[in-house]
Amino acid sequence: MAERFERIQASPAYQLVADAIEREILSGRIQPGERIGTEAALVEQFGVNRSTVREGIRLLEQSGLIRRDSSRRLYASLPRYAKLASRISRALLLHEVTFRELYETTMALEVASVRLAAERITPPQLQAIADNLARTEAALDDPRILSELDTEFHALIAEAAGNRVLQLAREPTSLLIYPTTQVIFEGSPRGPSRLLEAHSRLHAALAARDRQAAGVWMERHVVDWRKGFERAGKDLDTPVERVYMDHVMVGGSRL
Amino acid sequence: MAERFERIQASPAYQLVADAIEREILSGRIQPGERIGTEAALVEQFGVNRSTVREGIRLLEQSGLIRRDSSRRLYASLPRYAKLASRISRALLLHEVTFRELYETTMALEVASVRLAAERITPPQLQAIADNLARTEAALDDPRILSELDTEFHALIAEAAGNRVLQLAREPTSLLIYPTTQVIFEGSPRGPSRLLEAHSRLHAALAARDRQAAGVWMERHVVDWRKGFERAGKDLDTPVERVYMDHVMVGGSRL
DNA sequence: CGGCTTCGTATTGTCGGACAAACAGACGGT
DNA sequence: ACCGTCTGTTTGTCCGACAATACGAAGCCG
Repeated sequence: MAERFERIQASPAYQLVADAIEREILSGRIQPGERIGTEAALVEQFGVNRSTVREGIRLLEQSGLIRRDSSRRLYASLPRYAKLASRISRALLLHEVTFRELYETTMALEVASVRLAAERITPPQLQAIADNLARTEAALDDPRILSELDTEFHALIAEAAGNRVLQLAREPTSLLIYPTTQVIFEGSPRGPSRLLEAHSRLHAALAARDRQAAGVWMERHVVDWRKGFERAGKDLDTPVERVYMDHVMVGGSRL
Repeated sequence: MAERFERIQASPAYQLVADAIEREILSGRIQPGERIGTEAALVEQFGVNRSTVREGIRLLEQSGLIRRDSSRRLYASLPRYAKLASRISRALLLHEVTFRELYETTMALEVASVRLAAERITPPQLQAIADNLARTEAALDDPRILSELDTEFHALIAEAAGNRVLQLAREPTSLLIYPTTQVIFEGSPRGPSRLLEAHSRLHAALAARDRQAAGVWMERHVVDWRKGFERAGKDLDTPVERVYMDHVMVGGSRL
């Protein structure tokens, strides 16, 4: 039988409420920062019960388009990158992506980031990276701190690249892959010093605005991660494990 | 004044309900596909009112962790890539990212994708790309169809790369950037044939499993997009316009 | 005996109303 | 100008109710 009718979808009222409000925001008729009407007002506008309005609001609340300030009042809002990235990380985790997939993606994104950063980095950003480097040098014997500094280092570079799309694209992968350095370093005496050297070289390349060198060193650095990962007895083709995912947030607090 | 106390956050009950369920899913205690208890059961377990439970469920529903099948019953679910990508696109749109940011990111991700695809593409995937190519050739005078085929072409390559992380990373950017080809081609007589040539070359490189050639041609292809964009009188540093965003979905239907 | 229909029950979607807590803004006192 | 108080508003939570729909079991017919 031919497809005579297109599929009819009877969405519940709360969904329609959410869609209507979302449309207002996406189309720009409600500016970010502007207040959404009170529940009572929405009840009147939509002609539905307050419970229904509230359920619709909950749908949007999670998507980041709506935010509550201290007073619990609702404002239209720009979705926060950190929240989005965390959400994507969780999705990748649930889909059981492999470390190989993370590795390949990280390679592409980090190299692209550092090459752009070499062109655009500002003195304060360079200074921030130097600070990170100093702290890294002081924490060579603490894998936990080292792993956090490593994450920060790459985030700083991404920021210096001056590209928010690239920044958002790399963040979820970064959240999943960098925590593993902690485990890698716990059984690798030479690992920390190799990390420090790579970071130093990257900093130098950035300071010299040497796009080419920055890219090459980043590539080596990421390859080094893979080698360390394999040396730690892990297989690239195993799915990301939940164990590492301390930092994946749920409702503002750690999982 | 020093930060003496850490910020105290009193989350509403519906938020706690949502967090609790989310934790169950993320930790694996509830498997994807498994049913979430009925509202009545959750009311009993959490000791809160049904309205509260429902609001909590709405929070999760939007995040894709929970899905309703035809019967409206709730199942734990893996977040859909398409939905996530669409959501990210919308966020980028609201943040008014520039075409330059999209361009740079696309360059990195598409080149990486095609290089991997050259190694891993399977005969059926190659065939799908050949089909796309044939349809492209038949639609050279219709910018609208051409733009859709272009989007599909690159999605096929990303799929052939066999990397879900990379695939998800490029999807949001792709959703924003490829629709512009329609506008570009409307004033560019030679554009469509250039697109076809690039796609043909890419297909040939993939068929030959030539990683290097595939990367080079993709790079040229993306640069070509930029040139066309500028030739159409547009500035790379302008924010993405909502006008192009027909395909950004809200609640299952187009915006 | 198997397939189909029918009917009762379970579950969700929506509604109405109610109340406590927290907040914003106005008011008045010092 | 600063401080505390008061009041109306807004949100969070609860209770109860009912219609629509889906599911599952019982019954019917071939």
